[in-house]
Amino acid sequence: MIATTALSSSNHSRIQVLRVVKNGPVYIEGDDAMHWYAVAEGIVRSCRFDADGNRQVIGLHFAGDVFGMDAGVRLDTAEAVIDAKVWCLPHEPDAEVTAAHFGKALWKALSRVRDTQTLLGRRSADERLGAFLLMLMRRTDEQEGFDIPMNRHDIADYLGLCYHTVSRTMIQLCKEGLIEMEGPSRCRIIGLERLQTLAGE
Amino acid sequence: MIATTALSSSNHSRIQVLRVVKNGPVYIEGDDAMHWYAVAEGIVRSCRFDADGNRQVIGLHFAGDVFGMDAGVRLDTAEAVIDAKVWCLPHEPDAEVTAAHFGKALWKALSRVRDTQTLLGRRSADERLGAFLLMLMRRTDEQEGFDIPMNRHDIADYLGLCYHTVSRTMIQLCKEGLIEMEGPSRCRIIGLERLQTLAGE
DNA sequence: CGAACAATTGAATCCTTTCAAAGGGAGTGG
DNA sequence: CCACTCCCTTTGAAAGGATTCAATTGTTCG
Repeated sequence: MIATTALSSSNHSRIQVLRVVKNGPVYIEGDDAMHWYAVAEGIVRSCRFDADGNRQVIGLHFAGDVFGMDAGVRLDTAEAVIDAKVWCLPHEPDAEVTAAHFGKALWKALSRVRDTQTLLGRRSADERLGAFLLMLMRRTDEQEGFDIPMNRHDIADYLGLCYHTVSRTMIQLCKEGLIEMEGPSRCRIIGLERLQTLAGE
Repeated sequence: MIATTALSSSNHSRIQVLRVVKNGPVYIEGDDAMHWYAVAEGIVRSCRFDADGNRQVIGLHFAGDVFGMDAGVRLDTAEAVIDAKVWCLPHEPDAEVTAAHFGKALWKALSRVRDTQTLLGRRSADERLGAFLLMLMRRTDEQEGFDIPMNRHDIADYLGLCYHTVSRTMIQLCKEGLIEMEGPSRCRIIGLERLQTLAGE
């Protein structure tokens, strides 16, 4: 169950490539923040654990996304949702060159986090799930349906729900003709406009 | 009810000072993003409105906080929670110098937004309110209690609750001896440790 | 096949929201 | 100074929705 992570250096100076198996850690809360990261392939989640051991997924990072922009100590844990390849970006916390280099990445990350927040504020389960599925569809830009590359538990922890509710709501969306499922992880959006309305777009 | 905003230039080049009365707008969703802002005095909220007209406060900005880091078009609306003074920071979206200058501000904003997110993910009303009060206490760093500088409605929209629940939960925290209230807006934390436990710290 | 994990389903409980109404304080005008 | 209004807060009761607990079904993989 522990992930094996293979490290290999690329031809770019100081940029390393890290391969992380499904559910394996990229870094762990409390670690020294040696690098920032960018997703090359796969999906990475950032999460925190509260006193009761409940996990909260505070971010999902897809190919192209930069994550782990901590200074000093890691405030969250990053794990691969599916097998992933990430770039390790060296950074000197106070160097202006770093800020210049990553300013845009920071800005993008900020935008994404704010969108995530919109998912969580006084919204019902179907609204959250609708917005989530739309986001997934767009991130994977497949036309003929798309895979949901994580289990119900992951989705629940991301949307602030319990996984039973995710399951029930998913089925409800099917019954209402908004989506179609082929197995638990293959999804196709039927009623795009209605789903967008539901998600508040 | 419309805010009057007085503009005056400071002795710093290109930095302007904006005064905004309580509930007055700093900028509005859809505006061109001409500046970034920093709070000099007072409190500013960033919010979005969904199709039903429900407001969601996605951020509270206190003295020293930078906000409004949009590029292009405003994706949210910023309003003064109480009378506020803000600095208008010019920025050129793609200039590296800007990124270097504001990289740290972006990073701080990112940290704050992630903390806000932690408030919202599958947490009960008392946990959210507990964390909120602790945050307020720290931001105002008064020892002998502190003012809650916004009404129940603002708090509710920030915590993703309805204002009735905020009211009820506040009273419940009093009954449990975690806090003391003098009127609706003056608060003192009695059981700091228990409140921290409740808030998941 | 058995084991472990993931997803679904059912029933009961708990919490928050919703709807409705009553207090309470600040400010205005007579 | 009092009556009145407005807004914010509190309170009550009912309804709705998500969670919790418990159990079943389905899948994957040794």
